[in-house]
Amino acid sequence: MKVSELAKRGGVTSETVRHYTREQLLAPSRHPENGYQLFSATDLERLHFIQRARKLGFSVAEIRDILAHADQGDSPCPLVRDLLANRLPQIRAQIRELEALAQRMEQALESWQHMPDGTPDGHSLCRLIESFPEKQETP
Amino acid sequence: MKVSELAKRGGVTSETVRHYTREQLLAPSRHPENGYQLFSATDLERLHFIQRARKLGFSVAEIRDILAHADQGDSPCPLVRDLLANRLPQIRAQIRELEALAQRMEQALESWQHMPDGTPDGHSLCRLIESFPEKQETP
DNA sequence: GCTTGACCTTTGTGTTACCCATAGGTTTTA
DNA sequence: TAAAACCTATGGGTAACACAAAGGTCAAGC
Repeated sequence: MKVSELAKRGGVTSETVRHYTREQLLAPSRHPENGYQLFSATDLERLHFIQRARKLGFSVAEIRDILAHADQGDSPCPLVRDLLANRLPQIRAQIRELEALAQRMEQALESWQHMPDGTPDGHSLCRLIESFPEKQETP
Repeated sequence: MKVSELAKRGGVTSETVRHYTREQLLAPSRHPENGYQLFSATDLERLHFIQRARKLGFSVAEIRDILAHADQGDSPCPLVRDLLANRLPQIRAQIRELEALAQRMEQALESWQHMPDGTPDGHSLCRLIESFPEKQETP
């Protein structure tokens, strides 16, 4: 199948398929006459794999490594486990940051109802923002 | 004060200060003799404001707009409120995605303990990843 | 047979919020 | 006075694509 068909079946854009190909995650053959990229059913499975791995938080470069291991006949699972274990605390930290952020935003929207818009007086730009704590504890 | 002093007081790198200056969030004067950028106490307040706004999830471009409003004597608060209201649901969605991600990662790490690493058999690359649901509901 | 539209190719640029390297001028300090 | 520490401007890099341009290919209808 050609680029756009693989893309459609994989639920991504053609550009994404081309990107993965450029990044060596996919290695299509070429139609000998017109030079079109030809993808197999295995490539579709590979694309599905990539999608899942992306959703698990792996970078394209990491997935390239994983696939390279698998292509050489090595089990990539220990590699995957390490990457997963490294990434997890980062995700957790990111969630905590975003939750704090959302809380601050909600406080902002709520307190805005009790504050006049006003015009900047030289000391405040927007009290909505200025009234929030600047420093955050991240111990 | 010069770049590095403002940076130190604001808790950012000199590069970040230069970046904000390039992006017109700061407008230092120039030392007439050596061309060094000179920042005032107001610029430090401005930098603090920028930091808070960044933590609230505003982009540099948005902050530039907010500051431009304030510099013209307009209250930026209504603008800020709109930006905030637009961003909040996105943040919430991002949190949900990350939480789902973290859950999948934890499931992966746990179930890995019960699965052999194995070698890829042509049908599976890494069961750790392949055993996860591909599609996700986002209604 | 030919045009039209849909598809393919490669190449290069843009996005975000900075970081880093380079080359060269200036200021501070020992 | 010479080195260390700072400043300047410029240009390039990052991640994961999106998009546009210029041109080749292919299927369909007239």
